[in-house]
Amino acid sequence: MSDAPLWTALADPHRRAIVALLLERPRSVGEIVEACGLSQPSTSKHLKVLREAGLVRVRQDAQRRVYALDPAPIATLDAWLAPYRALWNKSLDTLGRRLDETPDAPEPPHRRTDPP
Amino acid sequence: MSDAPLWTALADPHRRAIVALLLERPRSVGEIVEACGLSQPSTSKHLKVLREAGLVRVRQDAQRRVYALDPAPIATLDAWLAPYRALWNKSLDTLGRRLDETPDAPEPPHRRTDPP
DNA sequence: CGCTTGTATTCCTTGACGCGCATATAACGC
DNA sequence: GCGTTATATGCGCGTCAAGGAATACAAGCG
Repeated sequence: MSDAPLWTALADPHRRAIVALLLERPRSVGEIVEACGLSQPSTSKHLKVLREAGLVRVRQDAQRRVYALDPAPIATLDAWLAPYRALWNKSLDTLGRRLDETPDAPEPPHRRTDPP
Repeated sequence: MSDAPLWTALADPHRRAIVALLLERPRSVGEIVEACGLSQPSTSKHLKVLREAGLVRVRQDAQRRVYALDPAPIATLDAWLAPYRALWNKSLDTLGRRLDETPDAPEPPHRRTDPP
């Protein structure tokens, strides 16, 4: 499973906050420092973890480094989540549909787990 | 943000393996021990973390305790992922524009101001 | 050239986490 | 009741990651 750094990167709430910040728009390190209330070295270290996990990309603009989200790992997470979505569909069948249709694998039909 | 235990629970690869096992079918602790190769106390502790994160629920069957996935946190994860999925779709749409023109930071050569 | 701004990295300490061991608790069969 | 099976918990130890202070590196500006 090569997405281990992805999970460990998202395990930290500060890093999830950074990712949520970058979801709105790309930001420089200074903006992230001010928005998250962390120290600058801590922020840089968290950004390094996010960078090595492939979650963010950096663009150099003069002295500043502007970080932006990389959408690719989102697809990885979504792929991991896909099998569980089937379970959740089965459970919430009475609530109707949800707003997401991924034309992906053919829907595994009503598979009853026969208890041993 | 009450889904912090959810992320920390899924941060561990052993716990993700347990969750993947329970995706196939509910299993007792002994089955999980044998399948994951972990010791029984470690497995019980991981199951406790998963239980407190709401990821699994336990059904008592004689002396055995059969663990099964709870589909609710999957919906939580999916809800967290939803905004990023929008970004992912958007980036597929505007592929080849200004986002793509910077592959990465081209490694600048170790250049010093070297007066002759 | 210094100087200032912006960011990354290193050292160190502390706290949390995981594992193995032993033990406690609970339910079944006799 | 007793013993056995099945699971949970407490303890000690090693490891790893996060945070802070100081510092190093890089880029613009005077």
